[in-house]
Amino acid sequence: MTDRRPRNQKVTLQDVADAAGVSKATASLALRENPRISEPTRMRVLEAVESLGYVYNQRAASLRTRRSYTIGLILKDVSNPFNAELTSGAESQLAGEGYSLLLGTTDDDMDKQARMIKTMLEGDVDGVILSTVTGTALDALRKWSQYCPMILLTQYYSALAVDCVGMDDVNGTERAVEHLIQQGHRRIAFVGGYNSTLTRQRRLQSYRDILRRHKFECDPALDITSPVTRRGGYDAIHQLLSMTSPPSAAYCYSDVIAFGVMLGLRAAGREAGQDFAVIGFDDVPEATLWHPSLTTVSADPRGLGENAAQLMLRRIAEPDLPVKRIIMPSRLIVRDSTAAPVSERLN
Amino acid sequence: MTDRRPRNQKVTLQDVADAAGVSKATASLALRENPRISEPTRMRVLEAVESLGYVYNQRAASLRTRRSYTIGLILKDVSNPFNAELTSGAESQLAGEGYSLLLGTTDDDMDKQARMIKTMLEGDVDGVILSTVTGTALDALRKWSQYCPMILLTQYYSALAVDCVGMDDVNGTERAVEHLIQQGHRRIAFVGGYNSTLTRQRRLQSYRDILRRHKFECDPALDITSPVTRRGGYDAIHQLLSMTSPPSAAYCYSDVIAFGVMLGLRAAGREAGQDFAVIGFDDVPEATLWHPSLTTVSADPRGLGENAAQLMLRRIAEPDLPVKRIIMPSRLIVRDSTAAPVSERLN
DNA sequence: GGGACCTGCTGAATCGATTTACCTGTTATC
DNA sequence: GATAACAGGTAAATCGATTCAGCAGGTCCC
Repeated sequence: MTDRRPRNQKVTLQDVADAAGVSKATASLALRENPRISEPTRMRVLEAVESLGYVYNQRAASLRTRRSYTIGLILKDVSNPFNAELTSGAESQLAGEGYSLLLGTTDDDMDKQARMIKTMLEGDVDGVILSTVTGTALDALRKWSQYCPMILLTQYYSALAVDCVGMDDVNGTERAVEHLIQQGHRRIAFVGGYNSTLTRQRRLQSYRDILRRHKFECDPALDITSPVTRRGGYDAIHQLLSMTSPPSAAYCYSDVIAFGVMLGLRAAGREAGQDFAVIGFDDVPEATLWHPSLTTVSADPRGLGENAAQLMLRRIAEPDLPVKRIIMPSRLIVRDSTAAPVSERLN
Repeated sequence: MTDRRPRNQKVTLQDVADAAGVSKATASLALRENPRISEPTRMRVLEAVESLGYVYNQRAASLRTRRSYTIGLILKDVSNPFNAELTSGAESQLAGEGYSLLLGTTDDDMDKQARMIKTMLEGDVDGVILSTVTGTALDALRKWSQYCPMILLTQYYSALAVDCVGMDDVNGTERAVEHLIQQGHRRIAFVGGYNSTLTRQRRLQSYRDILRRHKFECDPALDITSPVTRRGGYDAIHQLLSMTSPPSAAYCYSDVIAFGVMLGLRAAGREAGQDFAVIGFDDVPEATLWHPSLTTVSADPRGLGENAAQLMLRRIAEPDLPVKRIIMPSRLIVRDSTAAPVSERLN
C-alpha cells in the first residue's frame, strides 16, 4: 500500500494530481467534494491519495483560507476532574463542527499564561477560550481579545466587552450555606481557593451576605484561602481545628478541597457527616464514591465547556453580534457529608 | 500602542517591513537576530513590530521551514494525576527547546485515537508521543510511525522499530507482592486495569510468577479487571469481598484503583491497613494524604514525560539513530495501607 | 589601481494548499 | 445552424513567512 519514501520528502497534492492525471486544482476540488468534479475523476484522485499515502496539510491550507479550524483552550490545569469534564464538553462540541482543540495549561502562572496565549496566536488559532490565571490584568485581556475571538470562562468582567460563560456562584452558595444553617451550624468556615479569582470573591461575598442576613457572626478567621488541591484542603482544616473556637462546618471552594478537608478530618480523628459538616462545589463523579458521600453544589462542567464552545462558534460565524454572557444554573446535592452539629443533637 | 484594525486584516511581515522602511527579507532576518542585519536597522524593525502589533505567523513560517516546532502528545485521558504529571514533564522539557505541545486525548477509544493521529499529522506536528489505546493493532502503529517520528509510552513492542519509554513493571510488582507475602498474606488479589494493555500483562505475569515461586495458589478469581477509575476499584473490591474465600490484600493496577478500593472497603465497614492490605502503583501526590496513607510503587511520571520528550528531540535531530527503549526504575514506598492479615496477628 | 573581501541589504523563488477566472467541448433551444 | 447554457477542467494568483543568490559601496593590500 503506502510506499515508503524518504522522511523529509512528503507527498503533496501535486503528487496526487500527477498520479491521477489531473491538475492540482482538480485534485483539490475533488477532495473537497466540489460538484464540478465528476465522480470518475474524483475516484481516481481518491485512489491516488490512498496509494501514495497522502496526508492533507492543514497548515498550508489555512494559510490560504485564513482559517485554521483550531480553537485554543487555556486552563490553569487539566488534572482536576472539573476541568477534564469541561475540556471534554468543549472538545466534543467543536469536533462536531470540524474544529479541533488546542489545549494549554498555565499552572495559574501569569508568565506561562502570557507565553501560552502568544504561542496560540502565533499558531493562528481561530479563537481562544480562556480561564484566566489569578491576577490577570484587564488591559492584557483587552489587548489579547483584539487579536482573535475570545471566550472567558467562569471569570467575567463587566468592564470588558468579551463573551463569557460562568456558573451561578451566588445561587449555589446560598443553597449550600442555607442548608448548613438549617442543620443548626453557626460557625461555618469558607475553605480553599484564592481571593484573586472573581469566582471566589463572588462566593465569599455571597457567603457573608447570608450569614449577615441571619444575623450570625462573620468571623474573618474562618475564611481560609489555599491552593485548589487536596493538600490545600487538608492543611486548611488542620488550621481550623486548632482554633480555640473551631467551626462545625466547612463550605469548600471545590470538591477537591472538600476531599482534602475530609482526609484532614479523619487524620484528626473526626468524621465528616458525624461531627463535622462538609460541602463541596462541582459534583465530580468521585463525590458519590466517598464514605461519607459528599454533599456538593452541582455545576455541570461539561455543559460549561459545551456552552463556551458554542459561544465561540457563534462569535466566529458572526463577529459583530453583541456580547453574550451565559450563567449556568447550579443546584445543591445533599448527600452524607453534612449533618447537624454535635451540640445541636445533644439538646 | 497597537492600533485597532479590522479583525480579518492581520498585520503581516510586509507591513512591518514597510513601516520600518526595509525589505521583507530584512525584516525577517532582523527578527531572527541574524548578524548580517545592523543593530540600528533591527531596532527600527522591532519598533515597527511593536507599534503595529505584529503577531508572528508560525503556520506560514512552518510551511517554508518544513518544521512546525510542535509535538503531539496523545494520552487516554489527562484527568488522572499520573498523566497530568507526565504531561507537565514533557511540556517543560520541550518548551526548553522551543517546542510546544499539542495535547490530545482518546478516552481509550480506538476511533478517537485514529482521528486524533490524523488531525495531528494534518496539523503537521514534528512528532507524536503516543500512549496507545487498548487493542491498537501493530500494523496501524507501523503505518503511523512512517509519517512522523513517534515515541511510544509505557507500551512497547519488540516487533516494532519505534523508540519508547516505559517503567519497570516487573521489578515494581515483585517488590510490592513480596512485601505483602512477607507480611503474611496468602490470598492476594490483583485489581484493576484491562489485560489488553501490555502494562497489565507484564504486571500480571510477574505477580503470578512470584506467587508460584513461593508455591502459593494462584487463584484466577482474584484477578479482577476494571476501568482505571475510582469507581472501577470500588466495584472490584465489592466483588472480591463477597467471595466465599475473599483475599486479605490487593495489589492494585494504579493508585486511582487503590483509592477506589479503600473507599469500597470503608463502605463495607473494613479499613485498609487494619483488616486489609492495599498497594497502589504510581505514587501520586494524593497517596500521602489518605488516611491511611497509601503504600505504593513509585514510578516518576514526570521523569517519564521528560524522557519521552528528550527521546523525541533526539530522534528529530538524528532520524537515523538506532531504536532506543528506556525503562524507568520503580521502587516500593511503604506507608500505612499495608499490614499483616488479621489471622496472622491473632496467632 | 585592480582584484579580493567585507558589510548590509534586497529580489525572487519557495513551501502546499485554495480559489477565481477562464477555456474547451457538448448539448439544448429556437 | 447559430447561440446560449452548461459540464468538467485548468492556469495562475494568493496566503505569510524563509532563504539563497546577488548587488552596491566601501576598505584593504600589494
